[in-house]
Amino acid sequence: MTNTAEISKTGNSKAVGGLLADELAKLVFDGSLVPGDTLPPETELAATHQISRASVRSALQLLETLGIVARRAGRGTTVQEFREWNFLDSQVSQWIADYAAPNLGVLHDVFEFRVTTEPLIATLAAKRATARDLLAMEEAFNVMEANWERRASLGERVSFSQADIAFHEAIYRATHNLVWAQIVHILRPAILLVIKTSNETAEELRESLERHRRLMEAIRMRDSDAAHVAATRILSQTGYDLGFEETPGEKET
Amino acid sequence: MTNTAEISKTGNSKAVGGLLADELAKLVFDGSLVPGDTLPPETELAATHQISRASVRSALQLLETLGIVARRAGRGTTVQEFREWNFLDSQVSQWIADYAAPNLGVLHDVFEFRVTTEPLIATLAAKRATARDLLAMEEAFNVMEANWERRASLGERVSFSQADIAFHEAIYRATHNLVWAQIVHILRPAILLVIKTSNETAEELRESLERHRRLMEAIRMRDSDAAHVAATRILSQTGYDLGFEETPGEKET
DNA sequence: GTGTTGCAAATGTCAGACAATTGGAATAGC
DNA sequence: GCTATTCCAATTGTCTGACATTTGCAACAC
Repeated sequence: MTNTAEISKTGNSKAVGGLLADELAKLVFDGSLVPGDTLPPETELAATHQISRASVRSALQLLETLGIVARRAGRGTTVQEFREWNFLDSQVSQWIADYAAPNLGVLHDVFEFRVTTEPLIATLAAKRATARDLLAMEEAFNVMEANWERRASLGERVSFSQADIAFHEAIYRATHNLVWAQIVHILRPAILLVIKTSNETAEELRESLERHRRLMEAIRMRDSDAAHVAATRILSQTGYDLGFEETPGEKET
Repeated sequence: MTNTAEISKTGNSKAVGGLLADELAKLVFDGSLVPGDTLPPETELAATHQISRASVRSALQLLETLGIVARRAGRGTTVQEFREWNFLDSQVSQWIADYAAPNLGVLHDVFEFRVTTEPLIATLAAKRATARDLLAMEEAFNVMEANWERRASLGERVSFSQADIAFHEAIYRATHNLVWAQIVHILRPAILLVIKTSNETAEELRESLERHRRLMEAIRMRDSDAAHVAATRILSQTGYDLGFEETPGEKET
């Protein structure tokens, strides 16, 4: 009894089934289980975890829906190949950030995705941003500004990063396109990982703040070209901080 | 090996639970159930469909994982707001294509997404495409070519469209970026809908074929700029066929 | 009028049994 | 000896029935 929820870090689903799903996901994402491996039978999982088989099946069905495992009657439950993982899902994205953090090329691929798309996102946003969108951007920017001065401790940089991603999220949403809105929502944990890593290694956040301000102003002024340039510069610096690009801001005017 | 289940494209999950999930999804996606509506209780669904409550719960859990419904003990199962739908999932994308076909701005938003991204995808592909990637593109192109001449019947255009999307899918995969590969996999049904609609209204498929050939050649020659131009022209024509753009191919050489 | 209690409805969990599927082992046929 | 068939154990899929927990609301006490 007194089985209080001392865990619940990712704390996703309801309760019993969700905890087991989290535990199994951790095993998969940290590499303890690799594609092709077979999980213990449902009856065994139920016995070892002191829960009913129905709850076990609930957890396994979640993992199956997300493409992480495959179940076949008579065969058992096996871990799927990486390409089958439906990792464009917020839950999966969260698990990756939590358990597979600086692993594989995920960090690189997400960053490359941003480099490719965000300048165009900014262009679209400049054409379509409503007053409400500008407000969301400004609020995020203000939080970034407020957390810049207290930049000494690393903990404060987390607040800065939280506001940072809220800023970028507002830009994605300003496109008023369902696909972009969904993508930023789904990739949020992964993007947050990118931003946090970048901001933790960055020597100076003031310049980052200034670049974000320029992007915000460009969108406000409906200057598509300026927005494109500003977004490109932000990503260029991020790439430098991450070690993906050589020159931080070669075309800095 | 790579060939998965050929049948039951829409019929997703195993059996009983999957059928009910499909049926409920249809009600939601065709508008019979709108966000905020409450579904019948599990016991009632079990009774009316002559299946066990366990199977009903299986179906409902799938819909819940996909963000389409929310379940709360004591309150029931309610349809979620549209923005909560995890429609960047192949199953949801399929349901949209099947049941919500020419509805909402989904068609427009997916097309806009392609217009924005595919030129850049083509640029990346031109830089990174391997021999295997080129092979996949060529095979798809050959099928398109084979189905062009027999363009009289509408049924043949379906084969053309199938090959069309396989062609674009190969380009996305040629970026060798996990995010892009996932996105094209997920959006496949929606993109297929866009392509089919476009190809059915297009007067002439021969020109479309020629534009695709140019894109393929540009990628083969690692000519990023030419690939960008070729992709832009394909999408421009598609937009015209869909009625989203005025001028089909003003810079047609 | 306000706060509390109790109840009905619905989902969450449990337990046990049987059905369906799968892969391999044992067996029969040649 | 080799192949084809049959049988069987393991595992997931489904069914049934029961109880636990949560929720919203109505009845009630003050």
